[in-house]
Amino acid sequence: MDIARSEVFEAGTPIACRSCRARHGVVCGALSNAQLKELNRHSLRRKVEAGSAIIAQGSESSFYSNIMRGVFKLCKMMPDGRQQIVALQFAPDFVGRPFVRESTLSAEAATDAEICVFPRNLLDRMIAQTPELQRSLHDQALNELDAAREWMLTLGRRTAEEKVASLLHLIATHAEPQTAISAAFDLPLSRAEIADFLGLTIETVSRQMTRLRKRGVILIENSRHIVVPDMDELEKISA
Amino acid sequence: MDIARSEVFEAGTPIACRSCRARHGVVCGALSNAQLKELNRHSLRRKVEAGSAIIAQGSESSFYSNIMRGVFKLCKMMPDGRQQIVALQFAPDFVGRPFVRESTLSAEAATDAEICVFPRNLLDRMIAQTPELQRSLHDQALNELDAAREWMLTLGRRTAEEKVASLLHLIATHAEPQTAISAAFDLPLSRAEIADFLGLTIETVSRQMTRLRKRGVILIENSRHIVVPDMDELEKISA
DNA sequence: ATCTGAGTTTGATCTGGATCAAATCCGGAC
DNA sequence: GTCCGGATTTGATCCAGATCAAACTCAGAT
Repeated sequence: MDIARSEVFEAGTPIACRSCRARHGVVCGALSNAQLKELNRHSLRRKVEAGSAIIAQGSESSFYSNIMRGVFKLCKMMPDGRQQIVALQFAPDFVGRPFVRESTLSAEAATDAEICVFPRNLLDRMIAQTPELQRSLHDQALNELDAAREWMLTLGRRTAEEKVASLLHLIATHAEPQTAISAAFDLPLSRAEIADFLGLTIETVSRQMTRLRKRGVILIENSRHIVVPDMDELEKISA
Repeated sequence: MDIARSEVFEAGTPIACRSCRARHGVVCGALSNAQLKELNRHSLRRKVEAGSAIIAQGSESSFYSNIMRGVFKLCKMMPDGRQQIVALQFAPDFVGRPFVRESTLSAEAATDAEICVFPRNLLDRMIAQTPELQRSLHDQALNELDAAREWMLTLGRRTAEEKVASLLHLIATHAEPQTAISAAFDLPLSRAEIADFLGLTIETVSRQMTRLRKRGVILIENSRHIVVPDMDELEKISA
C-alpha cells in the first residue's frame, strides 16, 4: 500500500476516447463539437487499479482527468507519515487543480477505476477560451469547497460515532442517489482509509461500526458491504 | 455574542463607494471602467462592528461583499450549538457563494471591519458577461479550497500544540506578510473563537498558549497581542 | 485441504484533551 | 480610585479515543 501510494500515474496502454459528451462529465458538457473533437484527439481513456496514484503530492502534474467509473481519494500526507483524506471523488468529477501545476495533495484510486485523461496545456487553453467550461469548473470548485467545509465540521466537532455515521451517510448518498429509506452499498474504503478520512484510528472505526451493527442501525454483510435499513436513523446519528 | 451571531446584516447608513479599483480586491481588478462605474453606482461601503454577521447560516443572501479592512470568520453551527469556524477571510477577499443564494454558513466580522457590498443580481450578471471576473472568482475559490483542505489536515491529524502553532502561524503570515524571522500581531479571535477554529476547548487553547510562552516560542503581551521571536520555530512546531 | 498474511475485530490499558471548578485579569462604568 | 462582569488562566478530575496486544476472518497461494 505504501508503494502504491508513491506510484505515480504513467501513460500505459491507453485507449483513444471516443466522442462521449455524456460521459466526460463536467468538461465535455461545456464544449463545442469542434472543441470536443480536438479534446478527444488528445485524450486517453485509462483503467486505474485500486491503490495507484494519478497525482502525487508535491510533484507537478501535466494532465487533468475526469472520473468515468470508480472512486478516488485525495490525500494529504505529513512528513512523519500521518495522513488525512481530504475528499472523495466520484464519477463524473473532474480531478486536478486548474491554474497550478504543483499538487499539494495526492489523488489515488480507492477502487478500480476508469478515467479520461486530458493534457493540461490543451485544457487550460480551452478553459481560457470557453466561459462555459470555466463556469462549470468554477461550479465544481465551489461545490467541493462546500463539501470540504462541511467535512471540517465533522473533523473538528463530531464524536467518533457521529463521524462514522457521517461517512456511511456520505457513501450511501453517493452510491445510491435514490436513497429514499434504505440503502445497500459497497464501501470504497478500507478501515484504515476510513480512519484517515475521519481523523480516527482503525480500532475506533471498527468499534463504532460494531456498535452501529449491534444497535441495528446497519448490517455488515462483510467488512466492505453495508446495508442501512433506515437512512433517517443514520442521518439522525450523524447529527 | 450569541445575539451578535444571529444579527444579520441590514443596510444601515451606507456610503457610496467611489471608484477604487485597487481596493475592491478580487472583483474590480477584472472589470472594465464602464462596468466598474455601474458596479460602484449600485454598491455601498459599510462599516461592520466586530461580532455582527453579514450572512446567516440557512438564510438567503442577496449581496456579495469585498473585505476592505478587518477579518471575517466563516462559521458552521450544529443544531445543538457546537460550532466550527471553517475559514478566516482577510482584505481584499471576496465574501459570498456565487450561484447559490442560500448560505450553508454564517459570515461574521471577527474584528471591526469595512466592506464593499454588491447586489447579487448585478454581480451575477457581470460574472456571466466577464470571463476575467469569472476567472478571478474561480481562482479565489480554488485557493480557498486548498486552504480548507490544508486545515482539514490540521483538524484531523494534528495535536493540540500543533493546532495552536498552526493558527498562530496562519495569523502571523496574514497579518505580517513580510514575516521573515520575527513577527508581532494582534489576534483577531478570542480564545473561544480560536477553540472553534481548531476543534478544541477554550481551556486547551489557553494551556497550549501558556506552554508555548513558557518555552519562549511566543511572548503574550496581552491575551490578544502576540510576538513571535522566531517564526521558523513556530513553523517547526506546527509540523 | 491447508497455509499464509493482510485486513479486521476485540480486549486491556493509557493518555491527551475534555469537563468541572476556581482563581485571576482587565477594561469599562461610575 | 472601586466595582463589576466577561474573558482568560490555572487546577483537579474524568473519559473518549489512542495505543498496545491478541485473536479472528477470509481470499488467494500451494
